[in-house]
Amino acid sequence: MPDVRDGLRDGLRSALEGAGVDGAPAEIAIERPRDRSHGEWSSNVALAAAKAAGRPPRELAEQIVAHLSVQPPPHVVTVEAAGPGFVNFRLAPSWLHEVLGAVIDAGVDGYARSTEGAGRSVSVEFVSANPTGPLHAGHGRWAAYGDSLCRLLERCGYAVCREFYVNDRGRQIDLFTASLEARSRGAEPADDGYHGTYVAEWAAEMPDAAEVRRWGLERAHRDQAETLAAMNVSFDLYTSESELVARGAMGEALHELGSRGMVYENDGAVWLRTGDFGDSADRVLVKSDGEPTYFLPDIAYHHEKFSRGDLVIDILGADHHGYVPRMRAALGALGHPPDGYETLIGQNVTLRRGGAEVRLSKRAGDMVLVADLIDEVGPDVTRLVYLLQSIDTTQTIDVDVVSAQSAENPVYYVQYAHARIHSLGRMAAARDVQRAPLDDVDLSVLVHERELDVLRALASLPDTVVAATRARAPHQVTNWARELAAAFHRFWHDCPILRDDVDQELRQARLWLVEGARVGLAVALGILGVSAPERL
RNA sequence: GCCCUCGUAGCUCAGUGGAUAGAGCAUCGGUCUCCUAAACCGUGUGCGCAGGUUCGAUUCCUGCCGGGGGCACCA
Repeated sequence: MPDVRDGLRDGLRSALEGAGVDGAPAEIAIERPRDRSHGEWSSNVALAAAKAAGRPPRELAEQIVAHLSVQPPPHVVTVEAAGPGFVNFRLAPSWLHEVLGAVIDAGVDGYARSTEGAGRSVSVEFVSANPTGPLHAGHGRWAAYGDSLCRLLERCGYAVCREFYVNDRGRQIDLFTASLEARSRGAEPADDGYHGTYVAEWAAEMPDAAEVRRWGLERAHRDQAETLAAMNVSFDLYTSESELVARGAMGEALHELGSRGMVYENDGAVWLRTGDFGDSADRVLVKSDGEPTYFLPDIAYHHEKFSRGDLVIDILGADHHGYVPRMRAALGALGHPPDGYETLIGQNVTLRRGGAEVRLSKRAGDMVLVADLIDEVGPDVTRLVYLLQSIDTTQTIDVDVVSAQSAENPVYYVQYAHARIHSLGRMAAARDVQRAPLDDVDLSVLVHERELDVLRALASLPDTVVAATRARAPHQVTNWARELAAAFHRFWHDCPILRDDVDQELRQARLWLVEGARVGLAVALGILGVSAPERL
């Protein structure tokens, strides 16, 4: 894929040589200046290399400019030194026409794809909700975030395994089973049981002959899987904790930890020396009553995950972050390298409805389900709303705003751009306007600022995808989609395409620009897992 | 007390080791005989506070203040 920066970099490198600078930095940074009046691209090499060159940055920048001006890199119109020592490049629009060609050539499958993860595998665990009830609005955030992160990783060449851990044994399951059974008898669950209305509903569905525990687990799993499917999220692997224990994986992990001298007994319990590996204290693996804690099978599970990924990622809610040091310690005790395990901690989600916060509590029963949100606003809006913000921020979803068919709702802005593109296609078909082959179309007529802004946005998508992947930040793709939509709406407003007074050449070029925008938007929405409507 | 995280415009949030920090909403005012006005155009005294590193810090480091979360032989 052609990148205009390669030419700029080559030019800067030889200009540095020409200026007699030996210690040129290996990586020459070329960025888009915030202020458009500074040109299309800018480099800080003069600032970075000033020390090695032994002269003031501004002076070095001017020398670089003098050399570059003799034989400018491709597309470059002017080079100038500016500010404290930046080298600014002004480019002819041809560089953007080249971008459009590349977008069209690569298409939705190929554009903004990276090979930086090629040959690497990664296991990503997310959601992993207990099989004791439906997914609440908090789970929805991890579903949307985790799946879109996986899509980003895949677009960058990683082989991804989406994992869901089913914690289907232990005390919570006992309580859930007992609650279900109580409801089926028409009784109230115990105080520490599950009181959600869904428990009663499920109990009413349950056949008399059903084995309550198994039936309940399956019912919860089915409910969760349906919600996830509605959100366009699917997992490659569900791992059942009880099966993991049954097939001996837990015992093997315990044995391995023991053989490494990491385990000891105290007060009748079996402890792991996590304190020696950065945790604040040692942790219990097997309780004094002989029952393993949640921790031990989870260690076995994580141990296994390294066979599926060079990199193992856990996506956790902030309420579980305290768990990270002990897992990290346990994996260290098993000999796994520290940088092979990555935890992404997301802040909580709250919902607001009618101006008041809705509390999320599974046992109290007063909660907002992802399924409810999907019913109210649809799966695409639900998913996009989750991906509007960084997971570092506590998110408050105002259901009234998100469900409103109004301009306050940020989702429609992007959807409308998509709908307009398809609307154009329908109108073109109605008027029997065909798009000529790209090779026969002269893109150089695209010189309107509105046109160029759309192309600039398209040009930035590959960088956005790589940056969002590295930062584990799918919301950056959402921001890009909003930017592209903004550029597209402005273009649409100012640049007619099918109107009779539009020149044929220009119309053809604009049709291809619209196609480029469609490709870019499709790539972004694909990463976000959102399907935009073809009409609103 | 210790750990994690956040603090940017009236509100909800982006953003970056660089040059004059952005968007949406809200406010006020414009734009449909014109490919859908769910759109476009105009309207802004803001990086919690104090140090440090740096040629350059809103960004990195330390401390403080404030919000949220976590510190089990629960999961």
